[in-house]
Amino acid sequence: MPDAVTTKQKLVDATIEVVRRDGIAAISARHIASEAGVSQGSVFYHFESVENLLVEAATIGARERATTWGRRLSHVTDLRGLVDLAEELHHDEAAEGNVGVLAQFLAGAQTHPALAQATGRALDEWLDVVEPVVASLIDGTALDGTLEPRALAGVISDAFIGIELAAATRDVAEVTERFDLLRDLVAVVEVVLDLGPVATKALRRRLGRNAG
Amino acid sequence: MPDAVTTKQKLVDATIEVVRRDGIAAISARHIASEAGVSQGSVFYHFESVENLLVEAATIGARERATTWGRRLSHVTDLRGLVDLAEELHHDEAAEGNVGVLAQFLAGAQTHPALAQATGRALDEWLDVVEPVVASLIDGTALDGTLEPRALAGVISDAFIGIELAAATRDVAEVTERFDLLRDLVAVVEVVLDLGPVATKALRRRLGRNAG
DNA sequence: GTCTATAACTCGATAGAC
DNA sequence: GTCTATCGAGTTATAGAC
Repeated sequence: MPDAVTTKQKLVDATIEVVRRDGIAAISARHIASEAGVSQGSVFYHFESVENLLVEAATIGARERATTWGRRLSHVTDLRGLVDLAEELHHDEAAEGNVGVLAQFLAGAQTHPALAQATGRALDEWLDVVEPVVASLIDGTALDGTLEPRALAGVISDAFIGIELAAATRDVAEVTERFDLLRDLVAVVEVVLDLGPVATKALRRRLGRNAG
Repeated sequence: MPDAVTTKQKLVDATIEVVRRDGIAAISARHIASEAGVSQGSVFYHFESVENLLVEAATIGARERATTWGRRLSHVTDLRGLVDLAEELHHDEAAEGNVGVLAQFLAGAQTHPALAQATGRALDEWLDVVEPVVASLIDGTALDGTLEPRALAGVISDAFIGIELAAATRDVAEVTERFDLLRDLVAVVEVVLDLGPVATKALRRRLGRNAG
């Protein structure tokens, strides 16, 4: 079945759309089926339960976004550019409601083990995209070998998620203020990146462990 | 009515407990009333709607936590101590499920304006506690006057929220890895804090704006 | 594989007894 | 102020026609 959008695919797409528009609490087989333009019973034929469909949608939706964002991420060449891209993503994705989708899935993950597993795998795929970019940004600098790239990518991603979720409770000026401060913080870190050999040695002594 | 826990109070407490244990999607007048040991009709007598009760619970619950954490926060004397306390809070609150409660409210805030407003006010009260601590940590250092304390407190709080929410999808080792990296990052920033006058001037030039 | 129909249940909110 | 009883709507999941 190469062509024609299958009912199964329609249901996955509709699930993401309903979560985006109405939140995870509004999820029901009827809502999803109505959005997809198919029968309510087809949810249970294809996925056995609403929960399974939700897990499937979380996995596929996150993968699509990691692919889209990954293309733009690969063009980032410095820390400042990373914050700029984060702010762009904030504006684009907030407008489309995608940030809310992740928030909904994370909320579901707090009390729903299967969804937690799926969301965790989705975040890992996102980290696979962020990690090489972060690694390239500290490569050859004073921080090279002192910070684990994957853990650093994890902290950066988590921080972005936190800012995005809390943004739903704030006005535009406050969110702009957050990104402005991140740019200031990046400037502080860049001072360290440009450190000379003597100061670099002092930094690595301070970190007190494997300096590569 | 000074003594005796009122039905209204019981309902607020029970709401937080149900959100904690079962998530915001599981909230219903019946569940809450059952948890509180009162009738389902009393929800509507006291709050008119489940939504209003949820907003009230979000406000009060956050205030209680800001008070508790604020006491411990005031004893923090350096950035490293701030990360250590964050990790302590992670362990204590994760065990009690309080982190999940905030996640649930933030998720509800994405699609529920009234809850967004209440959650935003709750986060502001938390910032009132964090801001003076952050301000005291950069006071007199090279960063003094370069970073807005409230915005910095906001970014730190948001980052913590992001790490906490995502923690629900990760194993213990990965979460520990996040806090370890934060400690490394703090060490990097501390290098800048101890910068001499010449380097401080270069930093302020780089930030390119109001240096106090 | 997709549909309609339906069983068994829970929901918010109200009415009215006490 | 708190209770029980109830209505109408929405929910998951299944049964069975096509």
